[in-house]
Parts: sequence; structure tokens; C-alpha cells
Amino acid sequence: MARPERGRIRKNDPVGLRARVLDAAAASFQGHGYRGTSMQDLVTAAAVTGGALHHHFPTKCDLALAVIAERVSEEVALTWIAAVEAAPTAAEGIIQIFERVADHLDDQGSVSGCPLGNLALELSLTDEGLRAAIEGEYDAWRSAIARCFERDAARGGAPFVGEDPLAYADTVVAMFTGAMSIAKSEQSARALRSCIAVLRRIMAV
Amino acid sequence: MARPERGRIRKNDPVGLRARVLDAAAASFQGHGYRGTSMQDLVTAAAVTGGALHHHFPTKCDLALAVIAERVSEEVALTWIAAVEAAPTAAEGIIQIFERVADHLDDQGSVSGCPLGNLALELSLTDEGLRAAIEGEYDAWRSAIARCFERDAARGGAPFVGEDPLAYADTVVAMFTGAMSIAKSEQSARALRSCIAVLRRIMAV
Amino acid sequence: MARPERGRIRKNDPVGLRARVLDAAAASFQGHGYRGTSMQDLVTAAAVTGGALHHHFPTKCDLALAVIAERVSEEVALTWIAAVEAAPTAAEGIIQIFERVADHLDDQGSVSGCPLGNLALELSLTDEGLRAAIEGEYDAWRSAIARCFERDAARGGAPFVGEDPLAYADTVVAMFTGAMSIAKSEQSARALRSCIAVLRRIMAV
Amino acid sequence: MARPERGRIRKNDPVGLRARVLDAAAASFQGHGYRGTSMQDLVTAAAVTGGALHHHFPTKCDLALAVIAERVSEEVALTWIAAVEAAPTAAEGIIQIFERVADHLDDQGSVSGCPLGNLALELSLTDEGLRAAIEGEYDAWRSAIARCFERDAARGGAPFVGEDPLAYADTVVAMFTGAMSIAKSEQSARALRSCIAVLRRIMAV
DNA sequence: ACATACGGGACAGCCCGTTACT
DNA sequence: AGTAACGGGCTGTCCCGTATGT
Repeated sequence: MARPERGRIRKNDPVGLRARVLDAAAASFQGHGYRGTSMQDLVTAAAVTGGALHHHFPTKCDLALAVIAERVSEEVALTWIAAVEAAPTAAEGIIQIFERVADHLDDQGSVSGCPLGNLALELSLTDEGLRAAIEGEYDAWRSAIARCFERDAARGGAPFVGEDPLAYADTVVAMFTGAMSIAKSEQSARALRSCIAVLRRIMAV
Repeated sequence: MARPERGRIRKNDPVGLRARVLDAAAASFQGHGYRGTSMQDLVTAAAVTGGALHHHFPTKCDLALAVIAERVSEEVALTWIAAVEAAPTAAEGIIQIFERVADHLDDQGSVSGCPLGNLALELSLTDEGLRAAIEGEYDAWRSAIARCFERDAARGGAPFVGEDPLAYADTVVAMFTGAMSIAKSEQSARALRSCIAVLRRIMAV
Repeated sequence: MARPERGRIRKNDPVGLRARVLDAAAASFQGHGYRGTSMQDLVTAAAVTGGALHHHFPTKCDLALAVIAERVSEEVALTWIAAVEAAPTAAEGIIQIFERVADHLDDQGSVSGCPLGNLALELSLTDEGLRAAIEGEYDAWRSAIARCFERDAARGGAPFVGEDPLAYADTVVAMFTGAMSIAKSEQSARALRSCIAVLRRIMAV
Repeated sequence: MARPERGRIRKNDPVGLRARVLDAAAASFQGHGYRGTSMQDLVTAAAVTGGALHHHFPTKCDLALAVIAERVSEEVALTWIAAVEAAPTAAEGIIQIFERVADHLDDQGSVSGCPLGNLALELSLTDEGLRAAIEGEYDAWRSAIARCFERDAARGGAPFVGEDPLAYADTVVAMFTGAMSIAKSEQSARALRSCIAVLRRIMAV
């Protein structure tokens, strides 16, 4: 995957630099928001120069698109999609993910919210390209959960979803997104645990 | 009576001016976000001068606090608290509110999101005072729903809430907040309608 | 001197209010400078409202003139003019004043400079009226010292002043003003003590 | 080679631009004071853009520090330090400098004061870094004069300084600073000439 | 690829002074 | 006499993006 080094230490490291910037941007966008993050902040956080930053990401919007495509997307894929697919049933997987995130928030001092939700509210009305990218992430997220519900139903499980697994998937995503928003404003995982309690009853896990 | 001269007639109307500013700010904060709204925007939108604005709201943060306390709070009270309390049962009230909001979004061209949710994600980590104010609104919202569930349970209804009406209330708030976030990124009421379908089944309405 | 009270407690106290403002302004002008002091600072410091302040001093410049005429002038008169005149000889008086001020600076934590010197440098080129007022203070100060030198000379003392007591008076004022400036930048009375040492030798005290 | 489009021709000349800004700032700080000079004034005076100004001097304080270190310092070095060192004796040098400055003031229409003194009084209590920088300049100035007195004493001259050349140097600096302050408020070189007369007698020049 | 210099235009906050009002 | 509302305008700072340079 990575370009093979040839013993020589290259001063120019476009891949590493780009990755550093994306990491810094993803973290800062989540913590301080898109508008709350200046390019200068990233120059400092990623230890790059302004020129290099603009070489890789001509505009701030380009950077946001890359963060969504290469960082937020990955986080959704790992935290949610891979996890539900790996779980015995979608219901169990969903509960586990909620619990894992809630535990993680308790471990950390602060709650900075769902990265996708943060960007969704801040950028959806700003730029059509960004909006579409965010919508795409939501779609992938919801679709993966719906597929798991359908799989379970095909196996005779998940009776609660009835004829509309997509609506249930949508609702799970909405609950998570909303609970993270409340969690951010309360700086506690309480709302997530409330959702867990309700989900257990609904899905009989 | 009124004397609309071409020269400037100055009228001391602190209440009216303050109201104009709050209205303009509430609308712009919801549409473009807190950081996406400049004080100059409000000067234009509310037709006030910079000096007058500064007199009533020395800092932008003060203005946000006032918007939360005097506009967002009122909207939550009207749209949600009064509506659930007035409905025959909490379950019916909740469904009605979701439907009313979804219809409203369909009528309008664009979806600008839940005012409380927007501010929650953007400002919770910015200022402790703002975070606390937002937390208070969430608490009032959730508590009102929980009280309605308890009232119904006392009358022998709402069997689904079991022993924890607060968790159900929390979940409803999370679902609404999250669905509005998704709706904003999709520019459609779809997510809300998915939630309605699920809520109907859960609460058997 | 004071207007006779008639048993009734008057809420309006123009004299007291004016005095409070002048005190606050004199202190702040010396500490933070004329431009470094805002009318709002004085509103806070003197516990008056903006309206009352502007009622007594229509413009900031008017206030500065009043501070010079009623506070700085008084301080020069007390600290310098009365003190040299009361001393046995001008030379002894001058030394004593330098020492008194140096001791005072050592006692206090910080050195905020000579009130007249501060205003002189900041305002002389701003407004002709202010410049003239400051010049008048310098003139009164220097003249008083010169008169004392002449008085001593008439008694057969102060041989060092020769035929030009005014030049010596000027020099003393310059030394004091300059030493206070250096003292402010060093936050120490060192420069004043250096001047004392030299003055003792020159004037043989 | 160069392609002079109808648009603006941009030239990267960091040294020249920086020098232009420092020159404009030094002049304006002396004439109108630090607080009396706005960044916009400098943008106009130095014919630079706000962005370029901010690039070289992120804050006004940074600019003041640079003005002290690179302009005021140089002026002190040229006008005073080099001049006293070059003179046959310190006493003669000092008198010459006073006379040169007095003549210069008479030639010009207006007196804008000693650049170091102006900044000393206005900024010493504003920022610790500025205060320290100004103190350093005073120290260099005074030390240079003291060294010349010592040199003269070693050659058998300057009998008046006795055992404390530093106190005499201090006094000379104070006299100059104070006389310039008075000169500014009187808009005349009179105070300087008074000092010259006294210095001649004291130092027997 | 990367680094520095630079352009032009906002931004929030504050300023001094005036006017309406009690 | 004293209070509070209000008017414009300006301040220092920062912003994002581009151009020049290596």
C-alpha cells in the first residue's frame, strides 16, 4: 500500500504530511467545529506550513470533504458497520456499540460528540458538495444496519422490525446521533444509557 | 399619529429593539449557525445600529444566552411541552408532534434543523455558560415528556414505558434531535417519518 | 465652604459626583494614560452613569482639562510649591521632595509616574487647549522654584544659581520629570536617588 | 521575463516591507503616540496591506517591541552613544548633543519629544515585555555615558563626577528626558537651553 | 513538494457622544 | 440632576486564499 522506501530518508513525505493534516483536522473539526477551526490552527496542530497545507488541500472545503471521505467515513465503518455485521444479531450489535461508546465517554473526561453529526448540522446548508457527502455517509450507515436486520429476519430473527427494516435502521441512527448531541451538552453518557435501556426492551435483547 | 419624516426619528423602545434582535438572531443562528452569523448580519437583519446592539448584548455570547433563554426555550415549550401535555396521551402527542414537524418540513423548501440541536453541537464545548443553558433546555424538554408518561401510567396507560419513563422520554428527545440532524443533511423529512413508523409500533398508537 | 444641608438627604449630589469622577479620572489617567482610560472605565470606577458623567463633562477633553486644573495642579502645588516655599532653603526643599517621592515609590509596589509628565507627553500634540493648560502647570511649578532660589540669593544663599535662577529651576523640573519617566520604566526609584546624589553635590546640601 | 499584467505586480520584499512599516510606526508612535496610532494608519502610511502587516507583526505590541529594538535603539545609539564616545570629553559631548537637539527643535516647527521617553510613559505599565525593552534602552544609554565619564576620570578629567559616574550619567539622561517633555508641552527648546546653561556650569565646559 | 510573503476583506468588540426620558 | 437607550464609526485581530520563491 505504502510506497516502498529505498533506504534513503526522504525529506518530502507527502503521504505522511497529508495524513497528519487529516488527523489534526478530523480531531479539531470534531472538537471545535469546522468554523471554529482555522487553517492556522491546523498548521500548528499538524506541524506543517501553510503552503504545504494549501498544496494538499486548496480550500478549506476540500479539506472537509477529505476528512469526511477518509476519516469520518472510516470511523463510521469501523465503529458501526463492521461492528454490527460482526455481531451475532443486529440487535446485539447495536446494543454493544451503544455500550462501548458510552463506556468510552465515561472513561474520557469530555464528550465532543458524533463526528458525522457535528459536521452534518454545521455544514449541510453551507455547501451542496459537503451536504451530499454527509448524506452519503448517513446512507451507508443506515443501509448497513438495515442489511443486518434483513439478514436476521431471513434467519427468522428480529421479529420487531416487521416489514420495514430501513425505518428501524433509520431510527437507530437518529437515536445515536441525537443521544450524542445531548451527551455533548450534558457532558455525560446518560442519554446513551437511556437509549440502551429502551432499545433492549424494544428489540428484546 | 406617527410622523414618518425623512430625517431620523429616534424612539426609545428597548423592548421592541431587543425583541427584533432576538428574533433575527434566533432565525440566523438556526439557519446559518452561531459562527455563521456575524453581528453585522444581525445589524442588517434587525435594522438596528451596532451601538444599540452592543448596548443590549455586550458580547455575542450574551446574545446566544438570551436567544436560548427567550426564544429556543419558548419554541421547545410551545412545540413540544404544551403539545404533549395537551394531547390525550403522551404517545399520541409525540406522534402528532413528529408528524406536524415532518409536514412542516415538507411544506417548506429547506430543512434548517432543530434550533436546540444546532446550538448544542456548535456551542457546548465553547462556553460553559452556554453549555449549561442548553443542558437546562434539554432537561426541561425531557422532564415534561417523562411527566406525561407518568401521568398516563397512573391512569393505567403507556404500558411500554415500564419502570423508567425518563429513559423513554430521553429516547424520544434523542430520536427527534437525531432525526432532525439527518433531515438537515438529506433535506427531507424521511428520517422523521421513519421514526414515526417505529414509534407507532413501539407505543402502539 | 460646603453648601449647608437642611436635614434632608439629597439624592442629587452634584459636588460629590463631580469629585468622584475627577478622582477616578486623575488616578486612571496617571495609571493607564488618557487614551488608555475609557469613559466606561470611569463610569465603573467612579460608580456613576454615563449620562451623569457627560452632564458634568461634555467631552473627554473637558474632563482632562478639569483634571489638570483641579487635581494635577493641586498635586503640584502641594507636593512641590508649598514644600519648597516652606523649606529653609530651596536646595534643602528640593532634596527633601526628591527623597520623599523616592521613599514613597519604594513603599508602593508600582511606579505610575509624574501625573503632569504623563499627560504632557500624551496630550501636548493632541489639543491646543490641553497643551496650554499643561504648559501653565509647568510654568507655575518652575516659577515657584525660581522664586525660592531668588529669595535665597537675596539672603546671601544659593550661590550656585548665579545670575539665572530660572534656568536652575527649569533644570530641577526637567530632572524630576525625566527621573520619574525612567523610574516608571524601571519600576524603581533608582533614577531619583541618582539625581539626589548629584543635586546634593551641585547645591552643596 | 517578467510578465507585467494589468493586475497588480506583487513583489516579495520582506526586508523592504518590514523596514517601511517600522519607519512609519516609529514616526507615528513619536508623533501621535502608541495609542494614537492605529494599525490602519500604518497600513496607509507604509503603503502595505493589512495582511502583510499582520504577517510581519501579528500584534501591535510585537510591532512596538520591534520599533524599540530596531529604531529607537538605533536612534539612541546614533544621537547619544556614538556622539558622546566620539567627543573629546563626555562633558563636551553632552553639551553638544543638547545643543544639536535644541537647534534641531528650533529649526523644525514642532516638538514631538524624545521617542524613548514618549514610549516609556505610555507603555511601561501596559506590558511587561515592553517595559523591559524600554528599561534596556535606558540602561544602554546611561551606561554609555557613564563609561565616558569613567574614561575621562581615568585621564584625570571630569573631576565633578567624583566617585559616582553612574549617578551623573543617570542625571544627564533624566535631564534630557524631562527637558524634552517640557519642550513638547511648550513647543520650544527653552527647557533644553536652560539645562545646557546649568550643565556648563556644573561640568565647567 | 514545500515554504514564505502577501492580499483584501471580514470579524467581534469598543469607543465617545447624543438624544430621549424620569 | 440624573438615567438609560441609542448612533455611527473605528480598533486590533484574524481569516482564507494566492502568489512568489526554493
